[in-house]
Amino acid sequence: MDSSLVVYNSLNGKKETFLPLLKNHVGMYVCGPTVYSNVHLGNCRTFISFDLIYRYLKHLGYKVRYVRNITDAGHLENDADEGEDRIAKKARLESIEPMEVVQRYTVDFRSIMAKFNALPPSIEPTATGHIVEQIELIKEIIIQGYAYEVNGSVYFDVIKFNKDIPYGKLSGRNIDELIHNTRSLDGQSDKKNPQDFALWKKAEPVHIMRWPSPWSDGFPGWHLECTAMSTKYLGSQFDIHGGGMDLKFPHHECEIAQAESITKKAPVSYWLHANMLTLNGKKMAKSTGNNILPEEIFTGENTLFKQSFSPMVVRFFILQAHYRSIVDLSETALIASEKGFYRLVDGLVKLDTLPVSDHTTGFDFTNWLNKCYAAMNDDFNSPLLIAHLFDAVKYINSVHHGTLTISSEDTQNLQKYIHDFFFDVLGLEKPFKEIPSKGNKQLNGTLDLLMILRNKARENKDFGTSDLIRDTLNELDIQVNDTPEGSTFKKN
RNA sequence: GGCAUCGUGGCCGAGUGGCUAGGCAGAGCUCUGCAAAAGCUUGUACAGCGGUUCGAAUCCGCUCGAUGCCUCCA
Repeated sequence: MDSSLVVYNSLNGKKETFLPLLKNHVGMYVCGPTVYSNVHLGNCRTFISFDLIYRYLKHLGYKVRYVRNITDAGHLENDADEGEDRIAKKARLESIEPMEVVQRYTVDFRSIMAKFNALPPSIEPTATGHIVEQIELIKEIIIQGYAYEVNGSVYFDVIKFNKDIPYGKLSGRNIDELIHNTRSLDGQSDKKNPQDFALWKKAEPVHIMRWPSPWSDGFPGWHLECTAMSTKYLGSQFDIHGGGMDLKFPHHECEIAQAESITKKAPVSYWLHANMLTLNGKKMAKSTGNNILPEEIFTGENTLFKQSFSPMVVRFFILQAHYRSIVDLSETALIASEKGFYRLVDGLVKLDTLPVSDHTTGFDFTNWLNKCYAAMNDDFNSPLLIAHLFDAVKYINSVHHGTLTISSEDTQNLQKYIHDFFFDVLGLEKPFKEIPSKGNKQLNGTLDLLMILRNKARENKDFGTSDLIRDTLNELDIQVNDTPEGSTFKKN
């Protein structure tokens, strides 16, 4: 199965058969978050997309080393405080130690990703933990002749690099266009050309985060950290590099230039980019108020939506769109996903209690399974896989309803693969704990008693009482359903 | 202005030359004390204009629109 996996490579805009450099092993690097504030929801979309990819590669049997960095050295901020590090700025505003900011938001990030049931990467390196590696890389690039020092800062010479190796392969830009179209907000720069980018920046006296280097006390350039950490843990050439679409240029373009300036070889086989997430049809931005934090969606404490949505519903919603499509978050879309998600989960639960027959009617398991794998093998088409899961749920419901039948063998097949796809590949979890649960004897007993009393009332045609019990439980998010076999309840 | 990714029904969202996407919402029926859930049936579509083709939602061109990047925000 695995040899038929096809991925869309941003490098050439084509779908290519996935062939890892080393058989059965995959090296994957994804640009992680900058931990200077709460994790951005769009960021979560990217990481959920690559969590899906990570999970599916593992499901296919690959041994995957998944590296996702934590950017804790901050980026230069292009506002009034030219040249100042984002994290240093935030720290000064709040009068605390920079690494305290880093710690707070790293914990926040990990906690949110855990709620989304994203698997932790194999290695989660920090930029500040790899200053030495970054300095060594700069030395190499200088030796190769593609970087120059000015006043304690070191810049990558894009024009010179482009004469030897084409620059702009990934983003489809060429240097001449860049030169003509770069907006001029210079004046303060030491750069030879506006296209050049910093490998090392000398720190101003007010700058808190600083490290010694051969050129000055300063801090590394943003693009360099990813090259340093991907090279260290995955080698100078590896299989997959991922990130958000917005990082294509300049960040990933610069990573390619840095690596190629040293090795003269393409560092990455497959560049994968997740598309943006919009909110109510517009870009998410704090300045316009069109912004929401993941936690605010989970708790319902926000002004945009009337109700709260669980992390699993949001994850499911995101996976219902292809990772390369723009996905638009809205209340109506989330409500639709929530209902669909519960339908899927109910089907999963029903699958364990289906009546078994001699033969299967109305369902071709092998055909269904092939379609599921075909969907995922076609550039991780999770929305199509989910559509196939809904087909299976429809079939399960028909068996439950008695219009179709399932054999014992197909019951086991379906149980295995639906579980594999739902839990392992899509990384979903059941949104509620079934009652009765072991730990709550009093609640179990009480609910059982209520069911007995309600059934008695119904037998006596005392529907006032039975409806009172049902309505009251419904208000407590305990749903009561009457079936031919008796009443059942579940907690949402 | 340049580069990139897109534009599918009431909403979300797959599909890339001929063959049902799927979910949510809507309509009718069955089941039900009534609901809920489920089953059966069912309508609405490919931004616009032109071209290629026996045939275009799908390929090509133009127009309009959206989103991202071009300024170290995933």
